[in-house]
Amino acid sequence: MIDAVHEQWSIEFNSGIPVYKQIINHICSALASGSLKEGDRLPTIRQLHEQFDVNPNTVAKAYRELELTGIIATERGNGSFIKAGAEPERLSEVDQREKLQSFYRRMLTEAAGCGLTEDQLINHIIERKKDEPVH
Amino acid sequence: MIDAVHEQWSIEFNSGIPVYKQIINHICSALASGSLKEGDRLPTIRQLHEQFDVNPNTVAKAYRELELTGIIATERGNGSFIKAGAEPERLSEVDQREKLQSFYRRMLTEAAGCGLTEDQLINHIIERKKDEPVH
Amino acid sequence: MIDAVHEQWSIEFNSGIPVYKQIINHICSALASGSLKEGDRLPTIRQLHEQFDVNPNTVAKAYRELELTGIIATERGNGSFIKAGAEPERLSEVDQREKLQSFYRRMLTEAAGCGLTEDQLINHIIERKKDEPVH
Amino acid sequence: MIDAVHEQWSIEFNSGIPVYKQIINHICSALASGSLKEGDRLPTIRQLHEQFDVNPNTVAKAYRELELTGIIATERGNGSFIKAGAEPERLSEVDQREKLQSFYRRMLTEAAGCGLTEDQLINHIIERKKDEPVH
DNA sequence: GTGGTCTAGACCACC
DNA sequence: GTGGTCTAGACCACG
Repeated sequence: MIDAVHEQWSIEFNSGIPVYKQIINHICSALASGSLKEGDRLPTIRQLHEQFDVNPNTVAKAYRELELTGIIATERGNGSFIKAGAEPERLSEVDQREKLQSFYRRMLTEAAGCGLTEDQLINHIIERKKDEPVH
Repeated sequence: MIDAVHEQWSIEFNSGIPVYKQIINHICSALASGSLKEGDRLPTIRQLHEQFDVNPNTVAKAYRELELTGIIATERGNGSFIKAGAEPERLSEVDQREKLQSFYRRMLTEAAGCGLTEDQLINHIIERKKDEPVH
Repeated sequence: MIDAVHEQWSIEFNSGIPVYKQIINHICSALASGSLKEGDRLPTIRQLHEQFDVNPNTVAKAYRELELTGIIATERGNGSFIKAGAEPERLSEVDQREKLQSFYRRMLTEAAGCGLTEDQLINHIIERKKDEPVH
Repeated sequence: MIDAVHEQWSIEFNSGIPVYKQIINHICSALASGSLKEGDRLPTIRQLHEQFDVNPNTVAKAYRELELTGIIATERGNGSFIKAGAEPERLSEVDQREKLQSFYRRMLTEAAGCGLTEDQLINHIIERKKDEPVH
């Protein structure tokens, strides 16, 4: 069953990252990793609403943006699908580094606010990697 | 010079984390790391305003929250100070793991939204660590 | 109609007591008197803004402080509610006496500044009490 | 010793009433009650500063305003004195009622914020009156 | 110089 | 519609 792709997604309210953007991220991520491909059917708004307790309007907003950027196509009364030729965003090497930098720095700042050090962060990441080498 | 503690702080606009919360994080972090101690004077609202080009009200909001939560004490017309007995938030092992999980997951999701993989993230973090082994 | 609780509140500008603190006082008072209970919805920021001609930001500041002190909980896009377990501040006998002393002394001093005597104050209070024996 | 008039004054920081206005109030009050009369010498700025831990500038501001309104006269290097013909502010009956109303309402609101009722306030005032019938 | 309060108005996320 | 964040700018009290 194709809809299973979203079963390990997580939505964090109060994370600062808009919920609708988290949904977009998850879909783009699935696209990049290959778990979603051209023509695949996305979970319906109702499904996401029920699974993550996200307001349907918020899901709709995510899908609307994805449609505007040409990633998905919505067929009325039939659901939404990954568009033919949809490509996950490609960043230049430089932009990638910058993004990574930015993400990491943010994580550090937030962690620091809770009294967590960079070493603790790194240890956690490494251990996590060891625990789930497959997946 | 005591005021120097904030000279390496950084504020990221558009990071999703409210600016005022970033300021709070920086202060809590400094408290946890020991670079700020009981009785130390914080940078004035206007200093932070000028240094980071943040609106004074935004800084004031951060300081107000810190005061309400018992971390700092404000003396009218005289500045703000780390309160006697102010304790950096102490998390249990479990809560720490949870926080770390949450931060990391968030970073992953966002990175994925840009087409960046977990491996890229980890590589970036490791390299960064190698580049600045000290400090 | 639940929202009616705030219909007899009054805000005095130029009283020396910050407007946002007056709002907090009114809510704490309603909590203590029982006219607001766990789970009750507070008037929205915009309602108070319109009713008292107070800037929405000022109302928001009051609500924010109430949230930080654990009295109310705010649901984004949905309003603010009295938190489960919210307790009106309980003062010891001694502290009560002290507070009452302090309030009264303050009133006396101010009255005196206008040439009003303690007797005039007391008479006024007693007459007021006689006029509105109920409610 | 004339300077004794201010020995029972009290200054409340954080009461919302500006400190300099509290000083003014005390002096006007003393004038109304007769404990200060034409030609009497006021406590020096330094005295008030030391006794109440009020910044000298703040005392100076109070005296400056009193001078502007014609209540006191300052002789350089010699101190400040109640001016000949100085009269405590006289309010019309109506204004008096209004002031009293306003003071009382404020006291009620503040007390309510601490969970204190009007009855408690009234009882406190009555008891206080009984305890110190003289003075 | 310090912080505190308030206003006005903008934009955003969420219901 | 709800609250959240931020800016800009004013005025005040206090040191």
